[in-house]
Amino acid sequence: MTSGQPREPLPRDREPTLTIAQVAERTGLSHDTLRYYEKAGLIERVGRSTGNQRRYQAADLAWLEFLLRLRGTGMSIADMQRFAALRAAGNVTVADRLAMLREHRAELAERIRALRRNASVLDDKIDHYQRLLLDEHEIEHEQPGSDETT
Amino acid sequence: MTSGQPREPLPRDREPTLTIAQVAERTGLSHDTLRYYEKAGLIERVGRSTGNQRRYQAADLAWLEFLLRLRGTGMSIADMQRFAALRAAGNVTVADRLAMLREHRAELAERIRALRRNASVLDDKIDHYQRLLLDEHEIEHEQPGSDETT
DNA sequence: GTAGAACCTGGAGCGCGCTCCAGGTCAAGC
DNA sequence: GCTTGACCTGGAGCGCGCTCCAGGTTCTAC
Repeated sequence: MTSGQPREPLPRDREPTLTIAQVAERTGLSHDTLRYYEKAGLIERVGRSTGNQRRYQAADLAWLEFLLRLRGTGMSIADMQRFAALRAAGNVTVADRLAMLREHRAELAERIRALRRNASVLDDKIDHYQRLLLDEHEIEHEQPGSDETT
Repeated sequence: MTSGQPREPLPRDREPTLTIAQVAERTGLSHDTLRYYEKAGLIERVGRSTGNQRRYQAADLAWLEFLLRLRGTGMSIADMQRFAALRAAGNVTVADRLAMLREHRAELAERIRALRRNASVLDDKIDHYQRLLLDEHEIEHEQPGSDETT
């Protein structure tokens, strides 16, 4: 124990593990969120130390990171639960998982399109305000106020 | 009153108005949400009939539709409140409003970029599952199960 | 052995953006 | 006058995704 990193006894056939604090730091999730995700079934029950403290393995971290990608595409907890349950059920659910991801991907594409449409309205409004400001400066306050609609 | 549309007496210098039901239908918002937006100050107090019922004008509808664009870009109610308050304060706030929209636009661009990054991880996973399924079919069930990581 | 930090559990609480409800008013048709 | 339905108000409630809390255990350093 010379480095600052607390480690398990490491019985040599077991890979090194991470504490909840380390996983929190690596993923950006809070301790509470990590425990919540486990309770919610998003991640399978994580291994424990002899004293019942969580010890995450590399696979747990990888899965968490994928969950974060799903969350980052706007997938709901409920859908992630469904996906996690399929995953836990083994390889026979690969087709189902593929279908879920494809559907989600399509929705995401649509959401991105909608965002871009709305963004362009935003751009128009920005242009409009810019022109208003320019005109205001050109005319150098003649008639302050009272032409408000936008 | 020959058509099914209930109208105000229409004193001729007043434009035609819309009931809350008509606005709900046009905007896709519920009656409750319309009232909530008004209570929250997102829209200024809408005109009323003699019987205290809301009568929306074209300008109200236009503003609502712009709000919906803002909402559609992920702007929070709190920010929309700020924006609406600036608007209500008149033309002197145009520069502030421009600044708000620009900042929001920048955040939106970043959010869209993040979505696309996450989407590409999703695409990779989809490819991965597709390949898994293909291999499975090629090999025609030899060793069902037990190579699960993804 | 002991202090203090890190961790555990179950459950309550919160901020957001609505949504619903109770109890009432108003307008139109019969 | 009566019924029906659209509308009104204030306020409670809800689903989501966490976040916080109390009370207890465990781990690490000294």
